[in-house]
Amino acid sequence: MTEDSAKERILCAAEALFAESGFDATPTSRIAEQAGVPKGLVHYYFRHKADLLTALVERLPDERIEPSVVVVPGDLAGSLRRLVRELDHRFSRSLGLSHLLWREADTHHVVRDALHERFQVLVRQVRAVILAATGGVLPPADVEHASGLLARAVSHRHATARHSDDDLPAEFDGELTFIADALVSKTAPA
Amino acid sequence: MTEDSAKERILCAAEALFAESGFDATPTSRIAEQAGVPKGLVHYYFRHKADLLTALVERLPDERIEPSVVVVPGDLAGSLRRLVRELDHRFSRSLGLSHLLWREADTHHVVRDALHERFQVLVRQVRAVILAATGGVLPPADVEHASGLLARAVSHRHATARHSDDDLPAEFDGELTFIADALVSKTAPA
Amino acid sequence: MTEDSAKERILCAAEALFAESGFDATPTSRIAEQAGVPKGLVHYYFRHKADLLTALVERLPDERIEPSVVVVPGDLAGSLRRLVRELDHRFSRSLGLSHLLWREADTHHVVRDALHERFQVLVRQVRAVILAATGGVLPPADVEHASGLLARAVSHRHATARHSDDDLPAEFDGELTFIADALVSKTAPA
Amino acid sequence: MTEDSAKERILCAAEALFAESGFDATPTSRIAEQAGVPKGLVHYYFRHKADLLTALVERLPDERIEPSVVVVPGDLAGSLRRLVRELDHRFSRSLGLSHLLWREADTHHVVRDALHERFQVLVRQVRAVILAATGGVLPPADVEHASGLLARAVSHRHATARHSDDDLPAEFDGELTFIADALVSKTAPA
DNA sequence: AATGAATGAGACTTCATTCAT
DNA sequence: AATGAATGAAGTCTCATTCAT
Repeated sequence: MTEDSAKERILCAAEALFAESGFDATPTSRIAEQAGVPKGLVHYYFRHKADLLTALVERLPDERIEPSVVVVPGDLAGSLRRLVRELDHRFSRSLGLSHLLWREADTHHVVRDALHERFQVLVRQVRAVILAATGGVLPPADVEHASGLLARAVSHRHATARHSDDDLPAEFDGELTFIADALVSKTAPA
Repeated sequence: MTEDSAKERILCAAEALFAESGFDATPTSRIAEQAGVPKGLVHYYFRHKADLLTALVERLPDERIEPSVVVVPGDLAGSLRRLVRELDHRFSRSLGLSHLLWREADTHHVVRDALHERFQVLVRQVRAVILAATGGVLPPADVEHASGLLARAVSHRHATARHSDDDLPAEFDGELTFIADALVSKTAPA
Repeated sequence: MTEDSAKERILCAAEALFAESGFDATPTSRIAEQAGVPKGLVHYYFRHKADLLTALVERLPDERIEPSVVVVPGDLAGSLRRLVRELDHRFSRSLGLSHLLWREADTHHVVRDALHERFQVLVRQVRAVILAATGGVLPPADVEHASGLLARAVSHRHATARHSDDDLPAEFDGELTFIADALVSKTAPA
Repeated sequence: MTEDSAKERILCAAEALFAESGFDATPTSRIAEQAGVPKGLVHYYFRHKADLLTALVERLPDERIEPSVVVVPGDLAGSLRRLVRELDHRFSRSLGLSHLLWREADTHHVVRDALHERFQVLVRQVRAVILAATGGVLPPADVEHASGLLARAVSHRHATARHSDDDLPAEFDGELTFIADALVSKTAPA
């Protein structure tokens, strides 16, 4: 990890600093300093400062999670809980970047697009887990709404919280269970 | 609106520009220009640029809504829908400010605090409406979770969307209904 | 002393602040604040900031000391010592102003002139004391040189030291005695 | 002098302008202008304006003079006269700086310290010359006092006068001789 | 006579970017 | 390929001074 290429180190430094102080408030010189590279090198690799942002966004880690990893058929709440935990885990590795997405979405359309797409991926992921955990017995509209709700909740949490790797807060876990129960109750009445 | 005091015009200009380009990317000179006042006046009223942010936050409109205005006892989904619509309405008047809150929360603790408090108010408001619409027959924990979920969803929507005053998008309306139904189903089984 | 006129309070504040931070580094607004008067009043009495300096210089306390007050005929060293002590005493009441003179002499000719005249007064005073203490028996040239030397020493001390009212430092007292002795030895040989 | 490095030219310009108008009253822009460099370069080399002062102080020429250069054993007055002349000579090359020291000593402790140390060096130098010119036959206390007096006189003169390289003014020469004579008379009586 | 809101020039400083090497 | 000196535009903020009241 210490032997990363200079370019890689620059990107890491940029990610950390942008997340900490924001894009505008971070001088390229400080990026160079933190990356341990000469100042000129930053602009050698990324002529314009905004190019750093673009590169960072393109480097976004894939947050796609194979449903089978977290799903236990018949246990919807548990499956969703494991999904969220896994997402949290991946997320925590790029916590900085996520903050960044929220901050700069308004002014850099590259970022805006990435943020939007990320949310879509999140929704699809939740849906996939719901389907895999419940079979196909639920009304599609309900699956849709539940997915949207949970995705929003997760996204909101990530945007707000600076939570580290600690476990799910009870409050959030309750909300998650609420959704799972609601869905399950739709299938039971029969 | 043209006859506002200079100070007021400065705040409005700041709000609009901060929302459009972000705090850091907005020079005080552009604020002065847009407000139609000399550059010095901005710093006469707000010595530091950050004081503009503070003033803006303190000026945040009160988003407290009297439950009785939107509640129809027995119609939970409708009551929540009316609440959200009312919130959207008030929100749209300070849409710029809301974007601002999300953007600058990481770096300005005044903003961070305001954002957090705002969310708490939102949760309480949703809860109050749920209680008023359903009587006291629901399990408190479920009320709590439902309130949290809906508040998150609303907040997320406001943070993300640049929605104008148009009606609730079907998707969101579906999520809202999903929550209402889930709650109501908890009361029925008895 | 609390019931001074506003104009007087402004001058006192200016003197203190100029001495502490220098002329350029002292905003007129801080002078007003320290004087407890509205900002406009400072410029009402002194249209230009430099006018404060002029007024301050014109207000310089008279440092002329009646020789008879300190002289004991036949005791030159003692007479000079008492003179210096008296000068120190008066000086300490306007310590700020004196610093000011040294600082701003280069750029404000009013100040330069005042400083120069002050030194001349000092020389004459020392000479008067020497003459009164020794009768007229000393060679005029020696009186001249001794006066010049002691005046320089006193002036240098005032310019350098932030001494409060404490007694003469031994070092300086030695120098003073050295001069007195030297003079007296010129008279004795006869 | 035209081929000096940019950094050197900046320092020279700063020295000249600070001496002429004072530190506070000299804009960095004027320094750049006089040095013939772009405004940015001044802050490239000296991030803060005060750093110029520090650099200037550190660049102070060494004023230590080898006693043997000016001393003629047995000729105290002549030796001192040559010492002062030599000091004047070295001084005139940094006359501006000396003014500066006096002016800014109150507000910049770097300067204050430099000024103080300079005076100590001066005292030691005078003492060394006295000792070398008279052998060791004088009472140490008298040597001390004479050194202090002459150092003060020299220092005062440098602080006050804008003298160029012209010869010692008669007045000052008289004072110097007065001291020398006084000292010598202490050795003779035996 | 007195006030304090208002002004605008200009100070210091930062920084993305260029360029010669 | 890599560097870091150099640039100048632009930003924030201060302040003496004016002026209407």
